Amino acid sequence: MMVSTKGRYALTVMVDLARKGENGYVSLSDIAESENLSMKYLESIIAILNKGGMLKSLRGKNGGYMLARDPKDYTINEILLLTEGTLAPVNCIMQEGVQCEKAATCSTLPLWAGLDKVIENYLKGITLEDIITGNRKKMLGEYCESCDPAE
Amino acid sequence: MMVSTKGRYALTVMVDLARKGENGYVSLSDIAESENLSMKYLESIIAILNKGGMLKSLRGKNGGYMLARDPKDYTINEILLLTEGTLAPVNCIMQEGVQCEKAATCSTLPLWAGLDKVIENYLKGITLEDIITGNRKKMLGEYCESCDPAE
DNA sequence: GATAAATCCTACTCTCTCGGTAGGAATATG
DNA sequence: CATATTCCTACCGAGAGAGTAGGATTTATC
Repeated sequence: MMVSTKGRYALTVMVDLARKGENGYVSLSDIAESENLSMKYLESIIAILNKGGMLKSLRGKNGGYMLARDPKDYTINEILLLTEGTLAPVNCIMQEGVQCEKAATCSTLPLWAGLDKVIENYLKGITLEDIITGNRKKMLGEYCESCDPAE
Repeated sequence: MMVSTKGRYALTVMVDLARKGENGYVSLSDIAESENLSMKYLESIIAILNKGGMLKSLRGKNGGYMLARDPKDYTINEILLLTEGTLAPVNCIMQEGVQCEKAATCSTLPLWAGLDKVIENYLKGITLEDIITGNRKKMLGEYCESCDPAE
């Protein structure tokens, strides 16, 4: 498993905010309750999103969080990358310019690099808006049983 | 990270066997030495491959392992699936018919399902032979800088 | 038949990350 | 001032990942 609860919950929070966000700030307790998740744990996750510039926050009474941009301007890739740190399928993928010492002669590296690219490409192609509108065709592609194959 | 050292080493072993396998059985110590990996750890990994029917083995002096089939008849997907157990990017993907209780109303599930399919599809499309022949075009696709884009 | 070289099998250990919890300080509203 | 909220730091238990250890069993060769 590549994506932990941290990344999954972060995405859930973003989706929740996108849905409720029109009416101003949404409190953490509100999100935790409607998604039925631990408020304390969500707190640590939302802090990452907030520091990463994904949200606007307001302290004090009636405070809370809201999206900093329009849902269509968030890719799933950037949300998960921020919370997970990396989405690389293996740790031998070059990270921040540092690569495995055996890279030059490793015959399996192109496979991992290719897999990494396939994942990144997919996640960059989907936005928060796609999720809240339930764009199954874009997410599931040819595997979508309820989508019209003719289109 | 989705693929642990277990899966990576397993693949390395398979590649090594594919390269040396023409001359009969290859011993574990031989593989461990040429790949510079712990023999004891490899032992536990190769046991999985062997029990999974991927290899033929011969005990005793001059014994060892060899591939059970032709390299082109192994997909990377099956090798990794056997050693890793699952390649699902999140644990909310249905496994063996058991799915998350919130599945029916979960708006992010199609995303995870789509990601899972993209990964599976990629890994099913690559064979052991592609790795030993260094088929960069197939592995890296459009991201292959040394491949001729015109082809 | 003894010996050496191999696979096979079971159990153990150490470390790190995941998934949370706890408690309180700062800040805004009414 | 009371209350509701975000913000910050520290802590903790369980389980998985990454190996280690030791020996039992099997087979080829001398």
